Amino acid sequence: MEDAKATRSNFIWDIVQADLAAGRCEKVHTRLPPEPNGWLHIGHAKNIYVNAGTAKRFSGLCNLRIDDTNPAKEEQEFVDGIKGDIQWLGYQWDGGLFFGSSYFDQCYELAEKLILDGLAYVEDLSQEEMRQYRGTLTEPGRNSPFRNRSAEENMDLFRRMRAGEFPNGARVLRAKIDMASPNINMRDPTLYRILHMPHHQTGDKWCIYPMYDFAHPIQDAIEGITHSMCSLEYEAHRPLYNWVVEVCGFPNHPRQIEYARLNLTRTVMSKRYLRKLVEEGHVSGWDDPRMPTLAGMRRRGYKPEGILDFIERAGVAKADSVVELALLEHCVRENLGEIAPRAMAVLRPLRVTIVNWPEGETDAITLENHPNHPEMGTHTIRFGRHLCIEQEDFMENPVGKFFRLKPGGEVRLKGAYIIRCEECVKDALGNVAEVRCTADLSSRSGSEGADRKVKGTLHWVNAEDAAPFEARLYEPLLNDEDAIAEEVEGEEAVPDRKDFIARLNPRSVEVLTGCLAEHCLLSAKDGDVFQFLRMGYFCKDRDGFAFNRTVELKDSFKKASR
RNA sequence: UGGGGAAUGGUGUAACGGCAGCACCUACGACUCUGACUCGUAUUGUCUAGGUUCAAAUCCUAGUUCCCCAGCCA
Repeated sequence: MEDAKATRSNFIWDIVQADLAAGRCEKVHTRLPPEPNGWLHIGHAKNIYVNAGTAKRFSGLCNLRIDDTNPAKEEQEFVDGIKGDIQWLGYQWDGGLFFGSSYFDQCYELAEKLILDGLAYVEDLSQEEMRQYRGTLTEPGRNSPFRNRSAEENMDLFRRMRAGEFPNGARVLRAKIDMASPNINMRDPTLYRILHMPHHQTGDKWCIYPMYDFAHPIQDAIEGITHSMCSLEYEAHRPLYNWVVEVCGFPNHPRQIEYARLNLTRTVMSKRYLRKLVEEGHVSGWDDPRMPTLAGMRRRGYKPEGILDFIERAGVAKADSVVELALLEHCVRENLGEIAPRAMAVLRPLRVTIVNWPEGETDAITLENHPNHPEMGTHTIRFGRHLCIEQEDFMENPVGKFFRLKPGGEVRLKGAYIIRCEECVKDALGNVAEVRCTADLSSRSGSEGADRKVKGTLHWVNAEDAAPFEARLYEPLLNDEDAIAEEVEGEEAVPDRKDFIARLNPRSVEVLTGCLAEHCLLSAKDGDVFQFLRMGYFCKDRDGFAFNRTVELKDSFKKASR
C-alpha cells in the first residue's frame, strides 16, 4: 500500500483516471511548456508537479517544450536555467525535449490548410480598427470587410506575409469563427502576426509567427499529448483550443485542464516584476536568495524535497487561493531538520571570558552532527578561556522568563560546561562588551557531575578557533506590511508601485556579521546546509554564507519584554 | 450589465446524499544539554435565502461575492 502522501489525489488525477478507465487514452502523456523569458519560480514548481507529476503518477511520459513562439520576449540564456531547475527538482522530460519553434513549418502548413478550407483569412484592418470591430463584452462584434476574401486571395496575401513583403503590423491572419460569439476569444482570433525579428532558434527564417492560441494546440496534438494542464486564465480559451485541434484534422484530441496557479503571501510571483527587479538591479540576479525563484531558494538552502512537499500539501484545485508562506517554511524546515548536519555558529558575537580557565589551555568537545542520526557522525571543537556567545543570549537586566545568561545566573554551554556570569564589562558607550564568567569544572557534558540541571543552554564558539566570515548582506527589500502600505500611499502616481515592491519574506533574510568556528567551515564542504540549532539554518553557496532565519524566537520572555 | 470559472475555520485542502476530516497558523501544556525539534490539548468552518429528502457542504431554485476574457502577450 502506498502511504497517505503518495496517494493524495487531486481533481486532475480524477479526470485522468476517468479518461484512462473509459479508454479515451491509453497512456498519459503531458507536457511542460515554460516560456524562456525568465527563471523558474516556485509557481512553476507547481506546474511541474502538476504536469510531470501527473505523468509520473500514471506511468506516462512528459515532454519539455520550450514555448518560444514570440521572439520578442524570449532569450536563449533562460533555456539552460529552466532545464537545470527542472532536473534539480527531480523531474525529467522522459517524453523528449522540444521547442515550440520547431513546429513553425507545421503551423504554417496548417494555416494554409485553414485558408483553403475557408476557415482563415488575411486581415488588413489596423489593430485599432480590429479592436473596434471586435465589439465589447456585452455587444457582439462586426464582420471585417476583409472577412470574405477568396481562398486564392488569402493564400496569395499570406504567402506574401511570409515572404516579408509587409511591415510589422500591416496584416494578420485570423481564424474565421464567429464575430458575434459571446466568448470574445472566438471572435475571429489572430492566428499569425508579422514580426520582422530574428528568433533565437530559427534565426531569420521567419518573419511571421503563430500566436499561442494557434500554436499551442497544434504542438500538443503533434506530440500526442493526452492531457494539457494550464492555469485558470486559459479556461476561456479552451473552446478555441478545441476548435484548432478540430479544424486541423488531428486524429487525437489533447484535453486541456485548467487549475489555479500558486499564490504565496508576501511574495511577488509575476515574472514581469521579477524581471524588473533583476533588470533594475534591486537584486543581484535571478538567483538572489530573496527571489522566489527556484534558483534563489536553492541558494537559500531549500531542498527540492521540501519544496515539492509544500506543493503537494498546498494542493491542486480550481479555486483561486493564496497559500501562507508559513506552510512553505514549515515544509522546508521539516525537510532540513531531518537531513541537515548540526553546527554551532555565532552571528553577533559577545565575548565571554572564563576567568577560572587557564590561558592557552583547551578541552576537546565532541558533538553529534545530528541528534537523531548518529550515523552522521560527530565533530570536535575546542573549549578555552575566550569564547563567543550570541549577543541576544545575554541580558544585563533580564525580563520575565529569560532563561539565558544574566548577571549571577547560570547556563550550560552546549556540550561543555555550566558557567556562571560574574560580571559584565562595558565599553565607552555603555554597551556590554564582555561577560566574565566562572565555569563549574565538574559539570562537563558526559562527566559525573553533568546531570545538574540549569534552565538555559547556549551555543558558543571558541574565540581562538573562530573564523570570521563575511556574509553577504541580504536585506529585505521591504520590512513589513505597514511599510508596503506607506510606500504605496506615497507613490500613487506610479500605478505599478504596489506590485513592483517585492513583498519578499523579510524573515528569509538576515543581515549578519559574526564568526564561525573553523570546523563549521570545514564541514560546510560536505553539505550545504546546517541546521543551526534554535535559530534556523544557514547555507553556503559559492559566494559565501547566507543566513536564513526561519525560526523566530517565540518565547514567553519575548512577550514579557513588551 | 455578455461569456467562462470559483465559493468549506485565520490559511490551504478533503468529504461526490449518510459522524465536516487533514495540514499549516494561533494559544496552552509536557519534554528538552537552547525556549528549537518532538509530543499532547484547545479555539475556529460549509457565501445567503428558500426548497427536495429520514438525511444536504453535496441535489433544485433564486440571489450575493470574488477571479478571468475585449493583445498583432503567453
